Amino acid sequence: MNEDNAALLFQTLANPDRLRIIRLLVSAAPDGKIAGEIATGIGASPSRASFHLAALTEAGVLTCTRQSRSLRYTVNFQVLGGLIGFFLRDCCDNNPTMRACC
Amino acid sequence: MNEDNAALLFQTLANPDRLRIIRLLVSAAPDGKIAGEIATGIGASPSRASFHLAALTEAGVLTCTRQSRSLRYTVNFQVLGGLIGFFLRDCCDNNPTMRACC
DNA sequence: CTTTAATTTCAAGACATGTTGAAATATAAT
DNA sequence: ATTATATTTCAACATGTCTTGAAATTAAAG
Repeated sequence: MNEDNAALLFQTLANPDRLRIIRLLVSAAPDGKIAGEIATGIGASPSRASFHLAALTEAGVLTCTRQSRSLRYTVNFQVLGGLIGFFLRDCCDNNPTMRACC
Repeated sequence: MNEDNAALLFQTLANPDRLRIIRLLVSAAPDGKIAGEIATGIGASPSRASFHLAALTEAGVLTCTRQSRSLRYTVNFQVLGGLIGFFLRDCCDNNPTMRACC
């Protein structure tokens, strides 16, 4: 993880739909959900959900596996944890005031 | 803090120059640094640094105070901590794998 | 009051991102 | 084979972001 990776990941998270997708998949971990359920769950059209799912998957935040006709998405905690860890340690130098947040 | 606030803050952090600004100001906390030092410190032109400093300040990540001819910027740990806390708790439901990152 | 210094603001251009709905693809069922 | 289901892909459009360099602003000094 470096500044460029982290910036790209932050960019990927910088959208309300995507944060809702993450919340939904976290609550459904470790099984995840299929695309249609996710679209319904966040109140977005299939194509809009697909766009955001693709961005999150491309960034490594989600993993996608086909299950018959459906595509099942799961969240990768390691990637998200890696980003937060980088930010707290490398950008914020383990500042105590920051660490009080978690 | 809600999804929209968090998305805007992530957007604000989604840039290598801005992450370097944060790192610089964290290492200079609590005094902070003046704009010219920051521009030099991250290797950006004054106007480019000013653009990013304005974005971070607008988002509440930095505070700016005039000091004679210079503008001094300091980092607001509470805002950054609020974002990380929201993400860990509200988006990631305090997932243990996530919390292992910090 | 003129000049110097520190910084921001502005306009222009290039590029990236998100939304929409229609069409295409992939898989399964009849 | 044909049809239905799940999902993605595409094109078009609108909007937002970043960079650059020149001009404007603010404050201090001579």
